[in-house]
Amino acid sequence: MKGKKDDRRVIYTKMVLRESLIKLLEKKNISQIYVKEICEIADINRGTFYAHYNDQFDLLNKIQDDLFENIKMHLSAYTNDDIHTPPVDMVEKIFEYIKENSKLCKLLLSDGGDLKFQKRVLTLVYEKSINEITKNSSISKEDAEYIHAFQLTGCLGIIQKWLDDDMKKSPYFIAETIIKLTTGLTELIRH
Amino acid sequence: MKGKKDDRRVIYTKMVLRESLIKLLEKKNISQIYVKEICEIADINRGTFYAHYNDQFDLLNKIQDDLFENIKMHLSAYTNDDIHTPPVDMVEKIFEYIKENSKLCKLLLSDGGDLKFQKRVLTLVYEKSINEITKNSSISKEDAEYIHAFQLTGCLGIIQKWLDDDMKKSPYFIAETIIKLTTGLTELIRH
DNA sequence: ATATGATTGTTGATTATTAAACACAATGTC
DNA sequence: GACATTGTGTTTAATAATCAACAATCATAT
Repeated sequence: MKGKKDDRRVIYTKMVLRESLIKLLEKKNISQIYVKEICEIADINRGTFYAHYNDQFDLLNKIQDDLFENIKMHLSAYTNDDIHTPPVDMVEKIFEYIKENSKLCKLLLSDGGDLKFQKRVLTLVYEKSINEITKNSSISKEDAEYIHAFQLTGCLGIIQKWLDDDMKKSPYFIAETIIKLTTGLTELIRH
Repeated sequence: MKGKKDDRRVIYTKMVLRESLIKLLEKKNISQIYVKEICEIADINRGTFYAHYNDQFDLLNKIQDDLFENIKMHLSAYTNDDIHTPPVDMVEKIFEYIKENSKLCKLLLSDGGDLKFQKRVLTLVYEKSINEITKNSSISKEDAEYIHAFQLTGCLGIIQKWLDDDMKKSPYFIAETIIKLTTGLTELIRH
C-alpha cells in the first residue's frame, strides 16, 4: 500500500507543520497565510516544507484527509464491531476523538468552516447508515433517505453546538443523545 | 567564546532530552533513570543522545549549568542595572524566571533537591551581595557575612515555600517581601 | 508606471539524526 | 551458579533537515 514508514524526523516535521497551520487558521483564512509564516512558527526550514507539501492548500488538504480517514475508521469500527458492544460506547469514541482534535474540528466543522469537507464527512456517514437502516426493516429506501437527510444535518448541528459550548457535556452524553434521537426517529416511522 | 551556533535540529534535540529528564526526575532519582528511558520519552534515537551527552548525569549537569548561568545573568542584571530601575522590579524578574522553570527549580531547590547545586547558587548570590552591602556602609565585612548567612538561607526558605505553595503569590509579591526583609536587616544593624 | 520590499519555489553543499546491528555489562529469576 | 532479559556504548550507511543563496513573482505605495 505504501512505501517505507516515515522515521522520527519526518513524523516530527509533519506534526509541527500541521499544528502551526491549525494555529494560524484560528486567526486568518488559508489564502492569507504564507508558507513562510507556517515554517517560522513550526521552526522548520522552508525547504523542508516543500519537500513534503506543495503549498498551504496542500498541507490543509492533507490535514483534512487525515481527519476524514480517522472519522471513517471510527465509523467503520462502530458498524462492524461485534453485537455485544453497546452502540453508545462506539459513538462515544467518535466524540472523544473529536474532543481530542477540537481545535481542528471547530475550524472545519463549524458554521464558518470548510463546506466541502463537511459535505464529504456527511456523505460518508450517509452511505454507512442508509445501509444499516434499510437492511433489516420495512422502510423504503426513499423514506430512509429523507430520514437521513434529517439525521445527518441534525447530528452536525449537535456537534457544532457542542463545540461552540467548548465541550462542557461529556462525549458519552452527546453519544447517548444522538443514539436516542436517531433510533427514536426510525421508531416513529415504523409505527 | 564558542563555535558555530547549533542549528534547529540540535536545539530541538537538546530541548526534548532536557524536558524528558526533568519529567523523569519528578518520579525517580537520577541514578534510577536509564538513558534508554530518556530517549524513549523524548522520541530521540539513543545514538543521538550519546552525540551530545555522556550519560544521565552529564545531561543533568548541563541542565544545572544552564539554570545556574541564567540565575547568574538575572543577578548581574540586578546589580549592574542603572539606578533608576527600582530594585523590586529587578528581583521580580528573577522570580518570574523561576516561575517559568518551576518544575526544574522545584526539583533542584527543594528540600529533597540537589544540595551541591543549592550551595553553588547561594555562593553566587553571596559574593554578589557581600560587595553590595559593605561597599557603601559602615558595616564590617565580618558582620556582613553573618547578615548574609542569614539572608541567603532565609531567601532560600522563602523560595522553597513559594514553590511548595505552587507559586500562588505573584513574583512581584515575593520580590517585594524579600527586598523588605533584606533591606530591613541592614537597617537594623546600622542603628 | 515604477520602484521597493517581501514571499516564493528551487537549488547545492553540509550536517544531524536515524535505524539497525553489535559485543559487552548489569540485572533479575529460577 | 546458570539463565535469560535488559540496558549500554559504539558503529555503520542511509537519509532528512539544515543554511544560504538565487531569480522569479507578487504586493503596495509613491
